[in-house]
Amino acid sequence: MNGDRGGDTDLRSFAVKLRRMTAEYNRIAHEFAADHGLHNTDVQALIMILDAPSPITPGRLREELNLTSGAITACLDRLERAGHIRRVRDVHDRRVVHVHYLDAAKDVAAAFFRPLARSTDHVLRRFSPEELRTVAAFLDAVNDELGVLRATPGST
Amino acid sequence: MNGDRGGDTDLRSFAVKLRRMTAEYNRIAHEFAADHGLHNTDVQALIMILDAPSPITPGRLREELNLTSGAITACLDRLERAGHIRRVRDVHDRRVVHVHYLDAAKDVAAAFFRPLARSTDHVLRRFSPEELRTVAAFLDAVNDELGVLRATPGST
DNA sequence: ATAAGATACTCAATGAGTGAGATAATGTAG
DNA sequence: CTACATTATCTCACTCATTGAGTATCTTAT
Repeated sequence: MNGDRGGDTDLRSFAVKLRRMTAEYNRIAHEFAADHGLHNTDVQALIMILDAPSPITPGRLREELNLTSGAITACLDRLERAGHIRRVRDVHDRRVVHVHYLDAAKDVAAAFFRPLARSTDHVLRRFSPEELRTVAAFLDAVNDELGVLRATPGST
Repeated sequence: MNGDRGGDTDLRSFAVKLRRMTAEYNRIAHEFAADHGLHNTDVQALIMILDAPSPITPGRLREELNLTSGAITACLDRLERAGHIRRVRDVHDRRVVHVHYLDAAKDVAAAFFRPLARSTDHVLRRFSPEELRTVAAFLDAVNDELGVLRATPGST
């Protein structure tokens, strides 16, 4: 309405776009979870487990997913019962558990990500390498900022 | 590994960036919900209610959040009880309900979005108007594709 | 040894979500 | 105007994920 010079590039419109994106993503994840007899949390956990560079621990999962220890144990129980993961005790520190994913988890993740990857691919094709570098820089910047945000105490 | 000419702009890295973004966003939302005595679903619903151009109906919320009618009713009950929204029967079609938000909802939303908006703003400042147009186009494209994805039957 | 701290698990209680069905308003025939 | 189908929301009994306090096991420091 005012201050909109040329494009759809003001703060509000970006916020809406980003919000809409996460909403769509969540909906898809939720739908997928239901289709595969999993729960939201299980899918989230599975993604964290698969994305982690080295086998993750229940404690770290607890932090990442922002759940209580009981919920994590239950979640891992479900995933283990369904054959997606396996718990392995650390050799050196026998208090800690490492979560290893099995083939079933990879299959599920592949099924989840294939359509998403296809969509992403369609989008990427439409942009030049230079434009994509710009977008990549933007996404990195957003991720950095959001990362800072969660570290901040909060404003209440 | 192959075909990576120049930047961090291949399919996989974009998928990871987008995933990480939604994960961060969800974590923040979850944290915020807990701090304010709300639930994930309530926050999601509140955002949908506030983002809707005209008062939304429980039915559309059901579609957007991918929940059952019972869950939506319960969610709206909670939000109404907490003084965030009010249900208003449509005059012409008295079956439908319109969800109006009250000041309390706006306050909560403002508290939620202020830090996010600040973060977004920090990011936006670092890019030129032309770059931002590119990014906006990219986000729109992603949103369109994701929208298509949810309309598709699914692959199971 | 002993104490203190960390990591994961157990379990009773809570309550969000499900899904079939009720309720009520609207549209459409005959 | 009466019957039937449709749409939109709500009700309610049930399921099961999550909470949160407490327990068990292991590590580290004194």
